[in-house]
Amino acid sequence: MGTIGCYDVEGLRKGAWTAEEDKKLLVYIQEHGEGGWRSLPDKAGLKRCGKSCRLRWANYLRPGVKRGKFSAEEEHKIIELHAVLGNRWSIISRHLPGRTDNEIKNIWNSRLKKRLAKMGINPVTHMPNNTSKPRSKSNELDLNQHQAGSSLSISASAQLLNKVAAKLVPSGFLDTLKSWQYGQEKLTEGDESSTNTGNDNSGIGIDERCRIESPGTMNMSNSASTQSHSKMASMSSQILSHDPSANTCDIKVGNTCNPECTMWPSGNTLEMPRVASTSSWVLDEIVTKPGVFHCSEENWQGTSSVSIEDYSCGDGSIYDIVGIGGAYDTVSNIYTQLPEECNGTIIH
DNA sequence: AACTTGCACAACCGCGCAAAT
DNA sequence: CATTTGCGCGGTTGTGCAAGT
Repeated sequence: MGTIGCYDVEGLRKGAWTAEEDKKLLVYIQEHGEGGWRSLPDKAGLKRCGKSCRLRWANYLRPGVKRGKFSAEEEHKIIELHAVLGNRWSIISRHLPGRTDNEIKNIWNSRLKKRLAKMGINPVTHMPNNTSKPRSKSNELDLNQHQAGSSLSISASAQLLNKVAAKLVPSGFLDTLKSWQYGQEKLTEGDESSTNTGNDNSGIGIDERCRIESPGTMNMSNSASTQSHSKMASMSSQILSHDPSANTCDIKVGNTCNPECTMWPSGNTLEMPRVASTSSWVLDEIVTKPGVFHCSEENWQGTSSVSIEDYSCGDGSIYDIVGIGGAYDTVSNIYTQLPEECNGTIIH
């Protein structure tokens, strides 16, 4: 499967690319466009495997690839995004125009990770090292083990999470969430705000901001777990609009339902009432079916617990959940309730 | 000057997913 | 429905260079 052994084929070059090879690849792609990587080397007259060509193009030759030193702002952004997304470099790179996932991964491993460690911050959890508190209340998995992706279920979950995260965290929207995070940090430094209405987001660090709002949602049997996986895989949400000045956004939750499915009315709009609570159950209460809900400053800030949590399923497998406020759990619940014919397609 | 160490960068590699067959 | 193929992702390794000893 895949392209195992791609680099081992006799006669194919490995290692650093020459200027001549770069030119051949560039000229070919300019003429024929990207794609067809497997056959590209032959057509372009390159003695490389297609995979190597794709990598060279994506990380080096592609127009718009920004080269050179990362700015302090970019580095800060990487740290912020890593705290939310973990080692999901491709998603992180979408928030740094011109930077490739490979480049970001490199700078993280070679510089930022060590910098955090020197500052006494665990680069995996983004928590101070002297804090023995686990990252989440249901996190029973050793984080380093998790990082290494040592079990199949975790690897699979990471894949799933990527998909979910990519859809739940569209480019640009993280800025809002990040702003909120900064706000929360400021809050803890003495800048009390009335918008923080009694929730427990008062600590510094991801752990305090990231809570599992309705763990019961994922308390499931083996078969339910499997079902949930597939449902989660098919779920999505979409930011319809985002007004940074007003700090509001409209989120569409749902999929392109089977035309025969009447449970998915189009154009269904639900106005989120102003609520003080942070919990996803609020969304659960309000959003009983897929649709669009409007998040304004108070309720969105109150619910934007951006988190990457490890959920332990009934079957012992552990998978990740990205929670943006209650949106994730809400979406998940919606999918759980949907008839089978409504699953499996993605809105766009 | 020679050697070691650390850093930055580029590329390799294996795996899993989804579309195609 | 099973298998194959193409691709993208993330972890790891290799290499060159600069700074330190």
